[in-house]
Amino acid sequence: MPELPEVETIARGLDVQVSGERIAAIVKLDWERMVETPDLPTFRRVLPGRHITRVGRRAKWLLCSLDAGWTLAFHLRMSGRLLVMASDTPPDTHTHLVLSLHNGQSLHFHDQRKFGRVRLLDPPGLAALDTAYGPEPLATTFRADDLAGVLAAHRTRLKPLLLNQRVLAGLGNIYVDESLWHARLHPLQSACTLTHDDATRLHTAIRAVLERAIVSGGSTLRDYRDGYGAFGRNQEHFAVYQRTGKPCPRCGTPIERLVVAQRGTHICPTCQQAG
DNA sequence: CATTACCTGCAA
DNA sequence: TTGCAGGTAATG
Repeated sequence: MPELPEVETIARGLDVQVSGERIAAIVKLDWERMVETPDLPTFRRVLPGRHITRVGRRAKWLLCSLDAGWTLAFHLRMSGRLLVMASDTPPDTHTHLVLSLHNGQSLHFHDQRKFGRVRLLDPPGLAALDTAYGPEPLATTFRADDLAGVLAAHRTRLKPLLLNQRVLAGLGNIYVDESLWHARLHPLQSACTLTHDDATRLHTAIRAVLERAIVSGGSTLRDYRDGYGAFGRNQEHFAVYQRTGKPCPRCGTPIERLVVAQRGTHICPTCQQAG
């Protein structure tokens, strides 16, 4: 589910709600496979008593910085949610990890499909996570020339390339489709065949699409909620995603659905010609 | 590059 | 009942 804008929205909300608070206890952990690292005894021993200093994001990872150099990292995969609840709120069946805080609230990790993962990282672990991902598309240091360089270096088709987190961090199925429509590029076009003008348009499109999605609180198709439990509103801005058969907002041609890299893919066949 | 696996629930 | 879903890692 959550792509960059959704994780960013959750991180901002959690930063307001839990920064400066202290973890009291692990109140519930009923799906131990979600703890990827470290081993479970260490995970259970280290967390209680830790201060949360800030909440941020890298790629699609939500990062809770703790004291003593630790970082609690969550990946929400398809259906994960992170919610701040009053501590007397009983966790439901899909809530697999609950951390109680000393302020009377709790952090609930809710995940219907159980694909989500948690890591407790030391500084080298955090550094390794960071280097595993490509540049942040919204960083001011990420320029159109940088994207042009990435595209020129790959013969892959555009869509799978943009979904590759090692190439560019944070895009998923929704925002790749939306960005390609805005840039008028076809998902099957080979990346290295783009002109510099194509790359510039794609750079602009990716950033505009992501920024608007953050302003709109992310996109809720079904599962996504922010850290307060609120729905996103960005789905109202979709041009192509899940709009098969509906008119292209630019030219009126019915949106088509195809499958690219095993993912449902939405295009306007008039605006997005395979170049 | 494609397929499978990980899970659950919902709509067709 | 089947297929599909916002993600990703592990296989041929």
